[in-house]
Amino acid sequence: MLDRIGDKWTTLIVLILADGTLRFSELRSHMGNRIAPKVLTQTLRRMEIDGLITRQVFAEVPPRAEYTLTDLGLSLIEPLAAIGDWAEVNAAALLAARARAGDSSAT
Amino acid sequence: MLDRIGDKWTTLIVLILADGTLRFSELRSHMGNRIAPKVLTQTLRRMEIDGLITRQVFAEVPPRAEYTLTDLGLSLIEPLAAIGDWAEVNAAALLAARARAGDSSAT
DNA sequence: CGGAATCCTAGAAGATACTG
DNA sequence: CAGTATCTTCTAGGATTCCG
Repeated sequence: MLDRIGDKWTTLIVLILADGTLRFSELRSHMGNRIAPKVLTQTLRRMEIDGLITRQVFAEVPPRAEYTLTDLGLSLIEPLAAIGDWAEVNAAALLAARARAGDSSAT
Repeated sequence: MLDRIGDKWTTLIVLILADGTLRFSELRSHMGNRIAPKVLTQTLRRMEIDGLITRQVFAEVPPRAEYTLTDLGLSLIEPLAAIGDWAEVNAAALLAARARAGDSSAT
């Protein structure tokens, strides 16, 4: 299952939806539109299958689709946020480590 | 950085090394030998570059190499374990969700 | 023992264009 | 608006073999 969490976007989507239900394009803009619609759809489908989110489609014009975290999805917020915090706190350390690794000329 | 955590083995390795320094083959057997040596090496190298582990090689015969978590690596244990727990606790729910998704014939 | 070298596959991710 | 379709690229991961 960790592989699911590990894919590039799932974690981000969970954290974004943590603030509440969003529609497809809202979700996408919250991600800076850096994700291709196909990839977003794909990711959302996987998350739906895994029971992390629910997808509610409205038969309207213009069409509307809303994505909401399930209880299972909600329960993921905490541990995921913990890692997010870790990454944030240690961002500098990581960059330093990588720089060091690429720089063998230690004086 | 989350992508690094997301790869298939890094999380597992951190949690295994949490119990203490291990050598290449020990590490591998702790993973049930389910990982190809190439992949293990590759993963360990990435982790080294990211400053999560240190690699100490002994110029002996037979050769020995020991892997130890750095402070940075140690700091990852908690949040990673949190996700591990989550996955364990919700394993059943996940399977159920997937089964449901593949089975539209709800009676 | 601890890797490195080689070859291969699956699938995630991205760009672009199109449709109900 | 919310996708789908198609094509392409990239690389993690895997199996096997060989070497110091």
